[in-house]
Amino acid sequence: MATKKLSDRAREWLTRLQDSGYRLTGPRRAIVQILADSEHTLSPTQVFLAARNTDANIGLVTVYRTLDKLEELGLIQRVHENNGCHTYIAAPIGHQHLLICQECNRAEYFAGEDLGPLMARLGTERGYRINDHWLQLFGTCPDCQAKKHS
Amino acid sequence: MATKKLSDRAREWLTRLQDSGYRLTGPRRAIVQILADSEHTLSPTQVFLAARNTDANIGLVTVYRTLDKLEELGLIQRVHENNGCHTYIAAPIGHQHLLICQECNRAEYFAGEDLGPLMARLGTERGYRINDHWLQLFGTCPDCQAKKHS
DNA sequence: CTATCTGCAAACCGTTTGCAGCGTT
DNA sequence: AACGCTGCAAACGGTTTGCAGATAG
Repeated sequence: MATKKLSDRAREWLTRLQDSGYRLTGPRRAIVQILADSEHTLSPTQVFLAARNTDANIGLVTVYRTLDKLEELGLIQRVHENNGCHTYIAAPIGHQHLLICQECNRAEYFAGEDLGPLMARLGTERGYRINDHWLQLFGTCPDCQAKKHS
Repeated sequence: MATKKLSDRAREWLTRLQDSGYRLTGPRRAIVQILADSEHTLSPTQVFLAARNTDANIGLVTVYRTLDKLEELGLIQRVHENNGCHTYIAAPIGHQHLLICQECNRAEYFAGEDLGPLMARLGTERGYRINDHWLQLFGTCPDCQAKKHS
């Protein structure tokens, strides 16, 4: 197994896993490293394929199980794609929204507009108690715009 | 087959189907009526079960194929659920956002806050060209709040 | 040493496709 | 009468579960 230097975020996630009573294993290290350092949203299969580069006989099932744990600990976040499938990306610090490139799936967080007033208004107007909201912007990132003009 | 009075919206959808070169059949009438008159988001299976009440031997496959056509014509809209599945609801007039009850799946549209300034700001700050956005609010509708106190 | 974790295989569930017969136009 | 539509059955792809062996703690 290739021993590669871990990023700070990856190390932090591993600590969190361990502190939560989970064991640190080769496959988990590989999966954590991939997701902690990715700027792109990744599907379970993409994580699996990337992990195979580190650990040639990792199983897809292990990827699913590890994703569940990381999501449960709030370290990664599910991203919903237009086609109904979903992918994952490192969770933001605090409440932020996603800006996603439709060409390459690069994803960045941005500090949300304050949706408080909107939620308060709707709450009173329609009598809803609002628990959560979900804002995603879709576009083309600078790199992919450049690529299109080549 | 139970002959039931069609709502205005259902009738309009059927006309749109016919004008687009599709045939009007029993199963399609049933499916259109269910979706056109529903205040809740419905999964393909829910539509299927509801349609069976009208037409005892409708097939799930027909539901999928009809949903595709209605979506293609812009009459219904896909709604993404937290668990990765998706449901459908009548499409809004113009651009609006969804307010969804997490208890009963009732869904209402509301006129969106103007997200133009936010999109413009992000476009310049990060160099993205923004094509689309997606805002959904989740909460508890008045009826379900009342039910919880019983 | 023990309980957790792993990978494989098989089950599972929502969705799609192939096909022969039916029904709208 | 012709072609689109239907329902069935079977294929399909992503995800989950059962299990025996491997391994972290």
